[in-house]
Amino acid sequence: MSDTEWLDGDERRAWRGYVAMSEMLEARLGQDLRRAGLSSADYTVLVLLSEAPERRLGLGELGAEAQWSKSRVSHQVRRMQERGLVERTGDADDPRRARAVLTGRGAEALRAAAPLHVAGVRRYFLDHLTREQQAQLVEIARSVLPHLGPAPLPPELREGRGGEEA
Amino acid sequence: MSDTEWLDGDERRAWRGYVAMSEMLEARLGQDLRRAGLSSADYTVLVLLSEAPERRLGLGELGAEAQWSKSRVSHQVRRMQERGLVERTGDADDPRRARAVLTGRGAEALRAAAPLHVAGVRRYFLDHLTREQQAQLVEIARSVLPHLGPAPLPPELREGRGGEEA
DNA sequence: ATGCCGAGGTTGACGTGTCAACCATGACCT
DNA sequence: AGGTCATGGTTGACACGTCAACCTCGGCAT
Repeated sequence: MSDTEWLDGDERRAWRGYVAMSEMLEARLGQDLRRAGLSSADYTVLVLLSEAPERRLGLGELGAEAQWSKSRVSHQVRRMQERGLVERTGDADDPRRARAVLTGRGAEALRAAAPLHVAGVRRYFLDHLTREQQAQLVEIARSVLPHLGPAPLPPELREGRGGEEA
Repeated sequence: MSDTEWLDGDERRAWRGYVAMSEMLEARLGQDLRRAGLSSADYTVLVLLSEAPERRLGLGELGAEAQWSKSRVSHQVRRMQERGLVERTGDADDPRRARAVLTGRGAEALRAAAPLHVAGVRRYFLDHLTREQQAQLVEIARSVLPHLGPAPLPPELREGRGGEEA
């Protein structure tokens, strides 16, 4: 708990290094996806839907998993619907609730983009880290995430193991 | 160098953890800045200009330091100019070149926002990491950045020390 | 039944970023 | 001089995300 108003040398290195890395990573991966015709947000939605039971999710749940505002979810789903990547259906029980369903076209787009995206994640990132560094990163995320909001830890990071090698 | 098409358990944990953390961090810090009347991009430009000799920078150099496209730089500087945060001057030598100069209003905005932003960086991030984890992060950034583009490492990360404690 | 409130979503306006096309100037060659 | 090319920047159209205002319906108290 440093008390200065500015970052000292070590903190500064850590912070600027992290920022430079994360901005570049996002830029590269976003580029690749865009070339495949999808935005990062599109990709996220497609993945979440494809992992959901019946490939369908209420807009609320979608927003909760992605940590998005309801407005963002609404716009995103509308745009994807206009492109035929998802469909919308009402909920039988509660007419207020809306749900998004993965379409064939959406599933296809995901199948096409996923291997490229995964390759990018490796090529730009994971391939350059040792297993130990990957474990350190998990610990870092676990340390930081609880202080970033009401969101529960993503399933991958929940409880159990500390940081150990493969 | 794994050869599968998908991420295995450890890789997946590392990647999803990292993504969750970086998205939340950006969201929180962006929120705070926006409440102070600045976007993250505004803040970046103000910092770069304030650190530059004579508080002035050619648009090209600005773009190089921030790793932005020239189009992005152009739009960004125009908008900041319209709000009085920067001014533009031509270059005496080469009429093609344009330069941005920090205005009084810009310097003021930065003075007002910086402590809040720094506090956020600590509160959301650095305070929850040990010095050792900060050092690990620096090493990770140094491992990854060279593979993300033509950009030279930011000055903070250049050569010399490995990862050691404070 | 009436009235209020909260949950779930939508909408419109606006700021930001990307891409592609474009313009102007300097440098170099012949 | 004239042509070609690279450099540095601008512009317009469009996709994305935020905010604030709004709408609709269900639940509940009185």
